[in-house]
This record gives sequence, structure tokens and C-alpha cells, in this order.
Amino acid sequence: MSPATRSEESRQAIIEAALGLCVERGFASTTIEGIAARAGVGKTTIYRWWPSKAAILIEGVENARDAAAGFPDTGDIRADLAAQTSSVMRLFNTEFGEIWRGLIGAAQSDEAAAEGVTRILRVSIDACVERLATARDAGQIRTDLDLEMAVELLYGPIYHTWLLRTRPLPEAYMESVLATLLPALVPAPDPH
Amino acid sequence: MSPATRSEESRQAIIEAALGLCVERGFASTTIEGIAARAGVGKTTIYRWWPSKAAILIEGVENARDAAAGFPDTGDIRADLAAQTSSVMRLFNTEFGEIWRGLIGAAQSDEAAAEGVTRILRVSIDACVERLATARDAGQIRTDLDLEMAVELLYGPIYHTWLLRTRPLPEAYMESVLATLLPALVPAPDPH
Amino acid sequence: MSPATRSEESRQAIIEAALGLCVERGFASTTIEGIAARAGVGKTTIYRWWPSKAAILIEGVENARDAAAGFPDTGDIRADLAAQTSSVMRLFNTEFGEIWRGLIGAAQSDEAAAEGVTRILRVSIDACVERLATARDAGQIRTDLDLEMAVELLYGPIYHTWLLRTRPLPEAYMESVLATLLPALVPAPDPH
Amino acid sequence: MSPATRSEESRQAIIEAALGLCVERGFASTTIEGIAARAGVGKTTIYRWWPSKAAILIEGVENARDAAAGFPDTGDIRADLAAQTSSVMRLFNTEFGEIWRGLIGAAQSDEAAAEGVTRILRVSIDACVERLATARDAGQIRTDLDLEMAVELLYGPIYHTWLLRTRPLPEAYMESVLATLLPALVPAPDPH
DNA sequence: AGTTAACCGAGACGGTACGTCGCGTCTTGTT
DNA sequence: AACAAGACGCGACGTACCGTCTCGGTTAACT
Repeated sequence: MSPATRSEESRQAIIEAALGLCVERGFASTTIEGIAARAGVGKTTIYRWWPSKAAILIEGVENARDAAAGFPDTGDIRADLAAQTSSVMRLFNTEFGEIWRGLIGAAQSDEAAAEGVTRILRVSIDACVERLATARDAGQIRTDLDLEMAVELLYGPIYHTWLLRTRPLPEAYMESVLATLLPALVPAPDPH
Repeated sequence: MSPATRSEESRQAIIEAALGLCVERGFASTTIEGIAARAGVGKTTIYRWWPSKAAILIEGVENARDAAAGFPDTGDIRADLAAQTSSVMRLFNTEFGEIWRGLIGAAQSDEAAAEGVTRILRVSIDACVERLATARDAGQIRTDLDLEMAVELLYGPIYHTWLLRTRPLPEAYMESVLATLLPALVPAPDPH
Repeated sequence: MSPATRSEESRQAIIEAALGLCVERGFASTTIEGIAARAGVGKTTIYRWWPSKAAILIEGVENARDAAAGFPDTGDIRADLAAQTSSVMRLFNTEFGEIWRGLIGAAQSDEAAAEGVTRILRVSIDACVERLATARDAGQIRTDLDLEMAVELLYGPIYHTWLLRTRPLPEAYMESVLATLLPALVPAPDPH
Repeated sequence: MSPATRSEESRQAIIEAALGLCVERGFASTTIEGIAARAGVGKTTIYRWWPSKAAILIEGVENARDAAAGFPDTGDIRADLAAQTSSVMRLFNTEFGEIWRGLIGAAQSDEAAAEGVTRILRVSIDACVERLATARDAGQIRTDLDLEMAVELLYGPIYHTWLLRTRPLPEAYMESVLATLLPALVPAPDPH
């Protein structure tokens, strides 16, 4: 009466194969057939549980992310933002960057992929918002700031430059951005 | 209609077919075969002049852009930035937005498409930089500002929100962004 | 329903499902999965007891045949042959005909199916041979006749026409065949 | 304006590959994919011109048949029938036999294949009927005989035994059949 | 004025991957 | 131990497009 149960082994193998192929051959050249072959799995098993290759990669990224840390909190919001945003920027130049780039690309014409991307981002954004809220409560950030928008001001430039490839991102990019942007986010100095 | 020399008629038909299909069926479902069929053109003619569907669309977008205006200059940088960025943002919700979204998506795993996207953007960025330079010379913008980065701070939030779909863009989005961001771009007030 | 011992209920359901599907959808479109679903049975149960769909149908046909009569014997061999062969011919135009046709088709490239078909036929052929032997002993058939071959002369034309579809079988087909063939099978008239 | 033209080279390669695979692996194990691979041809090319593997083989058989002889006519109908039918019977034990068997099998549940099989047979049957007509006009065959039926009486036993595998066909099978059957086909002797 | 060569439409070609179907096996609880 | 349910690896299906390649058939430009 009970249905045969899903093979966790296959699930893992499929996700790893997808991530591996995406890194080795790029997102566009990664195919369901290729994933099935490398995972030693039937295509049917993939189609039974995922609607597209993007969905597999999204699950892979979420798995990895779940095993990772949150936003740092040293008490110094400027240092924490610099650390976190720079680390994200550096991540974009790794293997993960290529996967993430492919997913965002797919999301532009695949509603389901878009949902996954948004779901992944939501977590990071919320973490950043929360850190900013802590900083605000500590008097390090203006109280009248829309924190969601603040996140967009912080990460927008990175994504703009990285996705649209308008220029190479310098190592110290976020230092410059923060130097310009932060004064607009902190409380106005006492006018005395 | 002319042999031994390129048919302008076919070129137009192909670009229009590509744009039309992209709007009607979406970027991903637009195929070279479909474009050829709708344009009443042989596939060979397409492959002779363009390397990919993205290239056709890029040419179409460039055509359209060339027939459009540059950056406004009313003398009031804040008003001009507000006008231009808002107009861009509104554009993203039109048919053009879907084409542009598809191209940016394709650019994530297609080097040639990426080049085209960058080429298109370069023009807009340069126009914005130039307007900022004028404003700076007029004392409306800090002299020590990296203008390229300033553009990224202005458009980054729009692209971040629009491409990553983290939330719907409110109508007055750029008003808020500018309210927060501009104080950081204008010259510091005389401390006396 | 009953563990540790074969479920007769399932056996019946499977055979009936197989026959039903074969009649409704045709032999080629009848699948093991379809049979299992219609019978409300697990595929394992089918594979445990039968090697192929042909085997199920063969069992079904044998079941039906076992419930049917043998060769008629009115004492008049001509009448009996006419009755029996015509009845077989008529059977080929019923639902059973489609099943039987499918089985013979499968038998052409499936050794096991071929065996089943032959086994089923053997019974009918032996019955016919026996009837002919009785007739021979009664002086109605030549004593030097190879009875096995006689059966082939009788049924060969039917199968030839039915399987190879060279022409529609007229209602009175066997009357004509017997009119031509029988004189060759009966004892030569006394030359006085 | 003119459409690109069909590749005769591919057509030949496909037919030869199909016949070859059918001989080597058997009809059931011959697949469109296998044919395409062996012929060095895209699957599309096969599907563009043939509806099924049976259709390819039918074309192959027709090609071969067109290059073959008709019915012999030595003036002696008995000898000619013996020669022709025995040669057909021998053919069934060759590679061709396996192909022909497969096609007849497929024809039992594939309307298109059935049509092809019938079309092929029609030629042979007509040739036989014609030969019988010549013999009849020469006084060697009864004038009141349905010649189509006569063909069925001649070939029916062969197909019955070969397709239904009720027993191995002895080498001299047709000698026996003709010895029994022919007296029924020739004109009645003068009763004086 | 006639020749010629590049470009045109059409679409067949060898391929790759698609997403689906059914195979026969295996696994999981239930009876 | 046999059962229903159904997931699994596998192989073939028939389809959609890819990018390349003939095919005639136009003209524009150069003899």
C-alpha cells in the first residue's frame, strides 16, 4: 500500500553531477542527459522530481547555503558590510559564480527558475536587513532608512557590474562604494 | 530584392520578426527557424549575417535606441537623474523590457551576447557619466566622485530589483533612492 | 488477498485485463503496465507468473478453448469439415480474431510466443487429424493420405488469406475450397 | 524556388542498414536509432520519408524483388509449380525469410505494414495466376477453377506450416502437396 | 548586351537533446 | 510468501532546432 520511496542516493548524485557539469562545461552546455549519465541515473528519475536543470542547481545551491554561515556581527556595521559584500563579490569569481550567473540568466526566461533565485536571495537579503536593523538600533544607521532599499544600494552596484559586465570589478570595489554610500546611511552629525 | 548585394528588406524583416516573436512567445521560445519563417526568409540569410538570435535582437535594440533621445539636461541634475532613471525603470515594464531581460539572460552564458549587451549599455552609461560631469563642473556634484561608480549606484538598485525579482518596483522607487543617495553625491555643505 | 499462496483472483483479473485491452486497443498497444493497472495488480505479480504479454494472452486463449467443443463427428466427413473450417473462419472476424492475429504476429519474432501458438494449434490439428482418421477408417478418405498435410491443405488457404490479407474472405469460401479439394482426398472411384 | 532534393545516397544507406540489422539482430531488435546510426544518417531523415521500420524493409524487399525474375514457364505446369513453390519455400529458410517473417508479424498489428505486405504479395500471386491461366488455356488445368483460390491452395500449406511452426517443412514438401493437390486441378480424365 | 557571381527562398541533411513511454528489476510495507 | 504500489536504470521513441549544405532563381555589376 505504501509507495516505494525516493532514493536519497540518486538525489545526491544528480545534484552533484549537475553542479559538477555546470562548473566544467558551463550552464548552457549542461544537459539533463549529461547529468543523468554522470549521475548514473535514468532521465526519468530526474524528470520525476525536478522540472528543469535550473531547479536541480537551485536545490544544490540551497543545500550548500544551508551549510553556510549568516551575516557577521562585530558591532561595527561598516566593517561587517565591507566584509560581507566583499566576500560575496569574491564568491562571484569562483566556480559558484558561474553557477549563480547561469541561474540568474535562466531566471530571465524561466518563471520557475526565477522563483528559486528569488527564494535563495530572500534569505541573504533578510540577513542583511536584520544586521542593518541591529546597527540602526545601535545608533549606527539612520532611523528613517528603508532597509530593503539600503540592501539594494549595497548589492545593486555589484550585480550591475557583474551581470552586465560593464567593467571588471576592482578588488577594493566595495571599499569605494562604502566610502561614498555610507555617509548617506549613517545618522546626520550633530549640527553644533 | 537585390542579389549580389545585401537585401535591406530581408534585414528589416528579420529584425522585426525576431522582436515580434520575442515579445509574443518570449525569448526562450524564439528560434532562428521561427524567425526565418515569419520573416519569409531562408535560414541561410540569417546565418550569413548574424551569429545567433541574440545578435539579431541586439541589432534591433540598437536600431531603436539610435532613434531615441540622449540624457536630458535641464541644468538641475537631481531632476534630470530622476527623470531619466524613472523612464528607464518604466521601460522595463514594457515589451522592450522582456526583450532586454531575455538578452541579459542570454548574456550570462553567451559571450557574444554579453558583448552586445555591454556595447548597448556603454552608450547609456557614458551619457550618464557625461551628464554627471557637467553637473560636477557646475558645482552640483562632488569633485572627488568616481562617476562610473556613481552610475552603478544609481542604476544598480533598479537592475538588482528588476533582474533578481526580489520585490515589485514601486512607481516612486527612484524618488526614494535619490533622496537617500544624492546627499552623498553632492558637495559637502560649507561647515561655517 | 491471500499471501504465501498464489492469488487465483489476481490471475483471473490479469488474463481478463489482457484480453480486454487487446480487444479495445489492439495487441501492439497493450502493455504490461496497462494490464497491471486495469487488473488492479502490481507489475511484479505479472512478471512472477508470466514472461510476456503474449504468454498471458496464450493462457487466456487456452482457457477459452478448454471450455469449447472438439471436432464434430456426424459421420459425414464433408459436412463436418465444412462446419468446422467455416466456424474457424468466422471466428477470425470476431474479437478473438484480433487477439489471435496479434499472437501470431508476436510469434514471428518471439520464440516463447511461437511455442504457445504452436501448442494451441497442436490441439486443433490433432483433433482434425483424428476426425480424418475416423473418416479414413470409414472409407470416406483415401488410405494413402498424409493426414497432417491434409490439415494444412484445409486450413492453409484460410490462414494465407487472413494473415496476408490478400483479399477479403467470402462467406462461402470453404464451400469452394472443399468442392475443389475434397475429390483429391476421397478414395478413387472404382474403375469398373 | 525549388526545394532541396532528396538524397538518394541516404535512401540506399538506410535501406541497406535496415536489412542488415534485421538479418543480424532480428526484426524485433532492429530499431530506428540503430538503422540511423549504421547508415550514418539522422533519425529525422528516416522519419521524413518512412513512417516505420516496416516501411523501410518493405521498400527494401520491393527493390530486391524488382531485380528478380517472374514465374517460370516451361510448358509443363506441374514442373513449373513444383520449381516455383519449392524455391519460395527454400527462400523462407534464408536471411530473407527472417525479414519476411518479421514483416508479416508486424503486419498483424500495423495497418501500413499490412498494406505493404499485401502489395508485395499481389505481384507474386498475379504472376502465379497468370501462369495458371496459360496452363488452363493449354488444357492442363480445369477451366472451371477459381485461379486465385488455386494459388491459396498451393501456397497456403507453406505459409501455414512456416508461420505457425506446426512442424518443420521437409525438403520435398511441395512434391507431396502437388501429388495430392494437382489431380484436383487438372481436367477430369475422359470417362470412356 | 551578356556574363557572372553574390545573395536570395526553400528545405534536406547529420546531429544533439528534448521529454515520454514502457520495459523488467528492486524495494517497501501490508495482509 | 505473495501481494499493491511504484521508484529505479535503461533504451528507444518521435519531435524540435541546431548550423551546414545544396538547389534553382533572381538581379546588380563587370565585362
